[in-house]
Amino acid sequence: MRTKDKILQEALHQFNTIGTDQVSIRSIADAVGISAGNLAYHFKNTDAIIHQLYLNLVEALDSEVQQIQESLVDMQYLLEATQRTYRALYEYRFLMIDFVAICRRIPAIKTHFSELMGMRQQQFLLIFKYLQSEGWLRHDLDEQAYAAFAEIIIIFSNAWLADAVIRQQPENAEQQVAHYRQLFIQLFIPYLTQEGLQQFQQLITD
Amino acid sequence: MRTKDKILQEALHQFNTIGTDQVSIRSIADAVGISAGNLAYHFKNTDAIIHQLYLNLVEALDSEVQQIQESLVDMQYLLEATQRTYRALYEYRFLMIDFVAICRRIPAIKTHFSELMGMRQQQFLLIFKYLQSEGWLRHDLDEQAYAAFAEIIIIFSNAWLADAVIRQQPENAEQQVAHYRQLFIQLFIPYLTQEGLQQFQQLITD
DNA sequence: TAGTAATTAGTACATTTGTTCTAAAATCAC
DNA sequence: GTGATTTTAGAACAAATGTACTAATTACTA
Repeated sequence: MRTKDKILQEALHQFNTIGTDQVSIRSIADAVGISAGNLAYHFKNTDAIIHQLYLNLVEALDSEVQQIQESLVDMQYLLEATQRTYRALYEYRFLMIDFVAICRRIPAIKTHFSELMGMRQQQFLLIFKYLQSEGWLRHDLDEQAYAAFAEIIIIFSNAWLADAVIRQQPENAEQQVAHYRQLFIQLFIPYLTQEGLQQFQQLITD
Repeated sequence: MRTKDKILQEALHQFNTIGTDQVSIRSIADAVGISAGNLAYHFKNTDAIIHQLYLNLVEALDSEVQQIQESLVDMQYLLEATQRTYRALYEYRFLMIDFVAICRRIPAIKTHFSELMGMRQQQFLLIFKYLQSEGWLRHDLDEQAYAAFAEIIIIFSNAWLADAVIRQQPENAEQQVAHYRQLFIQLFIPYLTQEGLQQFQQLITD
């Protein structure tokens, strides 16, 4: 494995474990078994490492996002995409957990993420429209309600990782992801029609 | 104003503005106009200040919590209590925004908050039961669904302040609080019965 | 193989931070 | 007013961190 990748791997591990503010180029260099000077050759500072890891996450998420844009998704795809997205978020969980501090340190991340969330919100609105046209989402709620719902979904999706640290006992990754994916599903339940509910429950039991 | 209060006031301001990790006893002392040695006399370190501010927030929230425990609340009280609670959270927003980092630094806060959230979850379940008995909340969703809903409410309530920093343009406090209180209300909408919806809309338009 | 570029280790320096200590000054109790 | 207590300023110290620089080593290329 290239030194650069070793650094990224160890940095990701330390960020996830002890938090961004406790990690220094020396702590990473020591763990990898290289000198701090060498690390500085690859990454000028920890901010550069964080930025690279952020780009890695975005790349992982982008593949999902593009598929959604290209074709209108059914509910099954939505659930599967959420599973994959949440796993990726978990892998890079320090980014969501320390996000405000990171945005303060690296404004480029804030700008990019802000735009990304704007796009996702629009995507969810399209998905809602499609699910409504199929008769799976309720028609008795107005557009404003669904706009708010999209916002709520985004807030939840950005927040569950921090919640896991604060409120949950430490469990393994799969359990954590499964728990919050279940809550994500629960967000949709009260918006579903009878027909949508049946479709949903069939998918979940699979 | 006592020096101790001046310190707390300035510390709160700096924490909210630039984040916990950028604040030192010296930055606070300089702003207050006292020596670092004097500040250390009142608070051993920044963690001690954070802990005190956390206790202040908890005290502000406790008055709400106790009222809920003593008497079963109606929907109007729920909305008003949310308004007051969200304002208090906004005042001490750095606590929610940097919560994971703070919990790592001060384990006592994590323990206390974890218990507090457990209590709040139980309270919401009681409130749901009451609202159901009044015919305002839907009966066609099972207990598990409402347990998940309570969890979602808590996650949202802890997350909106970070979301405001990340996604929103900087606005004034009242606008921010109003926006997220609106989203809080939207969380309830799809769970309401026809009757509950009418009650709700009447309250909101007031 | 010779030479060039990439990689690595090690060192040094300025800055910041928490922490501790001392002594002066202010306040309070009697 | 006097003595004790509280409050304050200031200095000093160790530890950690980002940063920059040098020289040695390795890898690559022609």
